[in-house]
Amino acid sequence: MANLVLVDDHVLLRNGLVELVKKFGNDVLFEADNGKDFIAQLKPTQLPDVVLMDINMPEMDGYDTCQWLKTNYSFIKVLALSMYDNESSIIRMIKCGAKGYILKDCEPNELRRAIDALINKGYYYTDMVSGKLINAINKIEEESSELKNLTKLNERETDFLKYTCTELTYKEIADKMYVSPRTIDGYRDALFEKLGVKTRVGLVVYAIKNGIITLN
Amino acid sequence: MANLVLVDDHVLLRNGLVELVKKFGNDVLFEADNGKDFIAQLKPTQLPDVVLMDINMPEMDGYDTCQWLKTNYSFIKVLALSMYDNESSIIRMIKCGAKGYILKDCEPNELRRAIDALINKGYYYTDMVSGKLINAINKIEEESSELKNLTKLNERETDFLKYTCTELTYKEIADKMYVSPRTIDGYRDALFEKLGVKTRVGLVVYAIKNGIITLN
DNA sequence: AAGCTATTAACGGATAACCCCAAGAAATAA
DNA sequence: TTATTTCTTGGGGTTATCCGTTAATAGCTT
Repeated sequence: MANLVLVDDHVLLRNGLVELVKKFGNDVLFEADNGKDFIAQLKPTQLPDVVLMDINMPEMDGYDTCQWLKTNYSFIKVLALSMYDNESSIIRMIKCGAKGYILKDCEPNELRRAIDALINKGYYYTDMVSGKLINAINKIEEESSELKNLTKLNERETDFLKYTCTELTYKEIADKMYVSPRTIDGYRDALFEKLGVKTRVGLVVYAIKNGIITLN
Repeated sequence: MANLVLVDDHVLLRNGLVELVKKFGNDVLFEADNGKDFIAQLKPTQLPDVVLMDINMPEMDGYDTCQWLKTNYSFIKVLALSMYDNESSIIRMIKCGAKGYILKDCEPNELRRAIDALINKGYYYTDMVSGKLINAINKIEEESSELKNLTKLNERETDFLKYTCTELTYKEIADKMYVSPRTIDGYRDALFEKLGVKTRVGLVVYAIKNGIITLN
């Protein structure tokens, strides 16, 4: 039916998906561990119709890879595969050009439907995704804090966010990052604003949901 | 080679695993979404050799299901499948009778080796697992806070832990739980002790790693 | 050069989080 | 019954977090 590529660092799941989509009648051109690996393996002479793409991956994540595809091979359709259905991930992935977004704990039949839809209609949006989109639009209307939400965090902020998920105090984090505690106040407040949270706990939950930190 | 059962609420992964283990030459008797579903489907006339069991599941988790198997069908071997390699999960699962513990992002070959080992040797412990065990033993020697770590949290504590992962203050949590803020202090300190953490952030990270809260 | 923006940094204060000590009540074990 | 553990609540105090306001420095734009 269709030529697929699977990009996911989660090998067991990826392997399982391969078997599954083959059973649906698709061909799998190759598999990749992450975005970099994917780009390295991609041959311009044999391009896939659809790429099943994980979001949180090491080296190069789903957002960047999707963006790269949008720029270089805009006709290749990306089906985003995510653990979570949080609004900002969905919006961001769609902005990066994904044509569909499904959860990793969905039913196999939904995966099948999604792939079929991408091939035939060019997109696959569930009610869940549409709902989040409508939600986000409303937010944009009234103040657009959600746009900042999509802003990629800079390196200092990402570093800070990682420390935030530890039991270090902000003062200790300041020492580790070689800046004043006041600066840390600034990083924190900037992230509160960007991510739409109000407390350190909010930052931690955001960081985990969005794969900023690896839970190991 | 062996008769298997897969228990995991993560349908896509589970389906993939089914294909994979079949390719290894095993038979899959049935699949289940969680512990309750598993027990309901289990037929005493046709018991599996090995059960591939997820840990964090709704309704009835891997710990309880493994414990139940240990009590009722101690000859059935459990291979624990987990997202994380945190010490307390490994120890607790082994105390519940699991004969092996592998990560969900391992290579398919390791899954194969693990199943083979369970059938032939009766167990499969990687260096990672052994390492954590040795680590834990040392801790037990010197004060045994790790034992309390394995203590199952009571309902109030679990409820509290869920609220802890929100942006509510402790005072607000007290209101929601209809207890005094002092009681909340008590819950918090008890969990600090049991889980071996020192701050609210520590609680949040623990809760997420151990599937106390669902990240959705 | 004047203006803009990002980064780092500071003061002061309000609230929340953390922690020690203690004690009554209720459930459980001896 | 008595003893022990568990759950609940309190007083009082230290540290950490959160927040409004302000500003120096450096790089970039017009």
